[in-house]
Amino acid sequence: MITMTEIASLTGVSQATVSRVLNGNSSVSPETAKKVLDCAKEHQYQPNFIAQSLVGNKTFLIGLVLSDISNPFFAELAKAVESEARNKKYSIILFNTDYSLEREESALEILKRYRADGLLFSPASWSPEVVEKRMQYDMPMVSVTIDMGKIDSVYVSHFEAGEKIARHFLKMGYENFIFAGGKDDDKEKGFLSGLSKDGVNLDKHYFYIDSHDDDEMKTNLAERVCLAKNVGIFAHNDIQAVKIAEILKELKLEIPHDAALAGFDNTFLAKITTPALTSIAQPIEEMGKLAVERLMEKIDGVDKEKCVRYQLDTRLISRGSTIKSNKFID
Amino acid sequence: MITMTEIASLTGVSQATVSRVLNGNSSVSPETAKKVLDCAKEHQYQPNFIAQSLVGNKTFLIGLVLSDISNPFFAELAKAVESEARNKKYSIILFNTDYSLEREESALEILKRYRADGLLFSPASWSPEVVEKRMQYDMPMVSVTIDMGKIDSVYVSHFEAGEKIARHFLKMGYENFIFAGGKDDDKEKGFLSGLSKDGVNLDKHYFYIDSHDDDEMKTNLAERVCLAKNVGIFAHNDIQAVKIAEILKELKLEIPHDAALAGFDNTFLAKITTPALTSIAQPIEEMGKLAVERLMEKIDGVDKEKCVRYQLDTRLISRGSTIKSNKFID
DNA sequence: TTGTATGCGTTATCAC
DNA sequence: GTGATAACGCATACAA
Repeated sequence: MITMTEIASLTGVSQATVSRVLNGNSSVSPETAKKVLDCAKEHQYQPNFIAQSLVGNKTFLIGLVLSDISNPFFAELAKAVESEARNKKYSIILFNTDYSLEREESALEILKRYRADGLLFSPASWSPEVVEKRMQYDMPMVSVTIDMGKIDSVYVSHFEAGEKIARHFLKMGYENFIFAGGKDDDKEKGFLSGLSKDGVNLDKHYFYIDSHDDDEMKTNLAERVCLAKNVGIFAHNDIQAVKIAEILKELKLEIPHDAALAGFDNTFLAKITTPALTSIAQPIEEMGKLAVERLMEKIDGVDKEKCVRYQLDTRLISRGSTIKSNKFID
Repeated sequence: MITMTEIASLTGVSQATVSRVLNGNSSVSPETAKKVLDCAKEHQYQPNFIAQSLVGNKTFLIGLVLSDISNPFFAELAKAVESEARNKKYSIILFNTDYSLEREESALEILKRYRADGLLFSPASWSPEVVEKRMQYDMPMVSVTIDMGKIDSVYVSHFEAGEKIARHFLKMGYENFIFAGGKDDDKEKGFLSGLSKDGVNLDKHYFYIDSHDDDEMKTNLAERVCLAKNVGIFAHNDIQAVKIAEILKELKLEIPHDAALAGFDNTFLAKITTPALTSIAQPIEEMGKLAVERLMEKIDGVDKEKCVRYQLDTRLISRGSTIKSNKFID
């Protein structure tokens, strides 16, 4: 890997001149320019970003810290982010946290060491303490998928999504309800709110299943779905929904006849299952693009003090998994 | 972000001493050590990897250049690679090429500029010219998923996979065959070889569909499947297979009755479709891990001149999409 | 237009 | 045990 200094000695000019030629900002005589350019091309000169970063205090690196890249939702998000970042001449350092706060923090530390210009992340936690901690983290950052309140965020309302599913279930005539997910999920809160508004007696007709334990999930599902008929199950994401669909199949329970099922994210998974899965669509590409754009702004110091929060719209995509009569299946 | 020099002036020692304390290799007096350590902790000192890279000629960055992160196969591969790299103290710069050679080369150029220590990639092309070009690219690298011959590779035999599907189709009694994929795919060659071995008249009973054009694919499928009965379709990956399944559904053709369908990769997609999809499983995690390990070796100069090629085993996972009698569905 | 000199934050090689 | 000092590859202010 040839350096400017080497090109300088090869062409008999100073390193400063080489720098000027290669960056093309300052003025140089056509002859020396040509000489230098030729030499650079001949030896396939590649600027050293590391050295440039050191002097320029800018790495053109942004961290992308995601909960689970193997989840198609995040994979598609990563794709959108990579594409948009590339357009803006930034490169991406990728971290997968497996929803672990510890791994998230380790990733942030590493990014700090690399002096990344910014951070895009799907937070593992958004408790007040964590938000406070992240705000101490001195780096432009944008939360994707979750509203972190005092931190710039691009997200959809999970609460609203929960309400939408609740309304849909009620409209379809379901009378018992299950939410399968984590405990601090706004989707559950919205789901409950939606059910309550309609006067559903939650104590009797609602059941929460912690989705972290597969065995427990199976037991609970078997019990609940067999016990109460006319059940609508809301899973916190499509992957979870697909898992539940498998369990129901094992239990010889039919969707939507024995239990309706709805997911979240509207990944392509939702389209390919049988019956197709009702889900809440997030505008993934738009989220990725907006998040990168806002991050670039922050990096460039635009409205640096402001905390910009974009809440994007979700759409209920109803499919066969919640619609009993075949004629309504899209 | 505090620097060593700043800590030095704060504690009244030289920057060199701060470096010694923080790296803990050379000997320093306990008192100065404590002084420096306290100061570093108080100001949350974070070593500057960029500066370290510049002097050390090592970035601990490796490029991960993938064809399509939104494909669950690559997403899972990325997950495995990230995890393994993290264990080894390396971080990952991610690029998505969308199967474009141009984008691949642009990614490689950028990685060169960042002075990445190594490269892991799923090649967009493995023609002799491209292989030759990559060999000029002066950076430790390992090809994943594809055998690049003169370049270190971790892969499965696509040829063999094609043969396996052919044998499976023949065993199941199919008599007409379609391959849907790209033109330079060893899977097709293996598929043809497998069919030929059994004496299938390829001119009459084999048809190739270019999977790049969705419309053309639909037309061809409609024509071929309706024309010839007892058809076995082999798609170059699960995503493609799922697309074909959708098309067949639109055409009111039933799987496997009107046409059998097999995919490749055995991603979780294969399990969740109805009927479940017969596919060829690649050991994704092992591939990712092995690739990282070999790359680390190359970076460390172990068998640097050697070209190590790991061919891993595939497994045929037969499911309902190719098995007509229900009792055989797993 | 061009060259010299300095600094970015480290590590490492010297001396003392 | 500790402090100068020189690199690493580059950008840039200052001179010439």
